[in-house]
Amino acid sequence: MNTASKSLKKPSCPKKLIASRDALDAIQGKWRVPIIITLSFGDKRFGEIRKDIEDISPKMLSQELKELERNQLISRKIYDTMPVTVEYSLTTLGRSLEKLLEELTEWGVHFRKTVIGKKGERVG
Amino acid sequence: MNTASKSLKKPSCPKKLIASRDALDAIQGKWRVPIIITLSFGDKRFGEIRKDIEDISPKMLSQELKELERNQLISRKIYDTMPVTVEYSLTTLGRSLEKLLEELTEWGVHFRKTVIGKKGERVG
DNA sequence: TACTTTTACTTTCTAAAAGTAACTTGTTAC
DNA sequence: GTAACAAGTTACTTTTAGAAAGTAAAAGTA
Repeated sequence: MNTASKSLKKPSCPKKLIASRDALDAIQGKWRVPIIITLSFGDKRFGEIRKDIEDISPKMLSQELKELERNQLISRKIYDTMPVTVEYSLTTLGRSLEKLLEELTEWGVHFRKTVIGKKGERVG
Repeated sequence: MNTASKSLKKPSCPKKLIASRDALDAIQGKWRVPIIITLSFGDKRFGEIRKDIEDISPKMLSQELKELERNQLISRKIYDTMPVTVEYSLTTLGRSLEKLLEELTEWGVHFRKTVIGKKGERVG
């Protein structure tokens, strides 16, 4: 055993890892963050969210809305109109993500400037 | 057409949606954030990261490290020791995620307190 | 010489998740 | 009775993730 290479332990902070995993479990995937962002601009109906997030399928939207509701990030209200209207809105917990999402989008802009924009691929 | 329901457009801010998608493309999935967090505590070798993130398989770790390197979030250094040593470290771009990850873990703690901790399931 | 250990992966195979296209339900308009 | 609209659901296919085992190179051990 090489003493020099193993004498200093590098801590990994399991608490941080657990917290990040908890957060990721809630907002992970391709669609949840976009859904939360569109809802941050106002309550929306199923069809309106579909129009905002152009490439989401009704199956995925339905599935992700259910999961977000289960985790208490959004709430669902049914109006007895003809045809029926269903409106989704952010809960207090959902709105508590706004600062994080602000950071995320800011970093996304930075990332596009420094990495995505500088290679031939992925400019889309 | 119902004039009342459609007179006020709810903006969706496509710029924000694109930026969030760019960011998510880079850090999305179950493993990338944990990898970046462990590396924020110091440069680490393949085996060390495996020990920190207990349930990651070598295949997924290898795959995600490659993707993180491709997106310039981490860098990889090979040392000509016996047996070979490979060390991974965060780049400047990778370190620029720290504020975002701080927000993420803080929110994760809040989420566990208010949601995960209050139901029988998912206490793990 | 042959076997074992270590580090850093890769390969193969199976299971889970995501995506696609068409279908359902209830009601009103034509 | 046919079409349209809102909000989904169902069946099927493809993609991605995960588990188990294998590989490579070099040094150490018997």
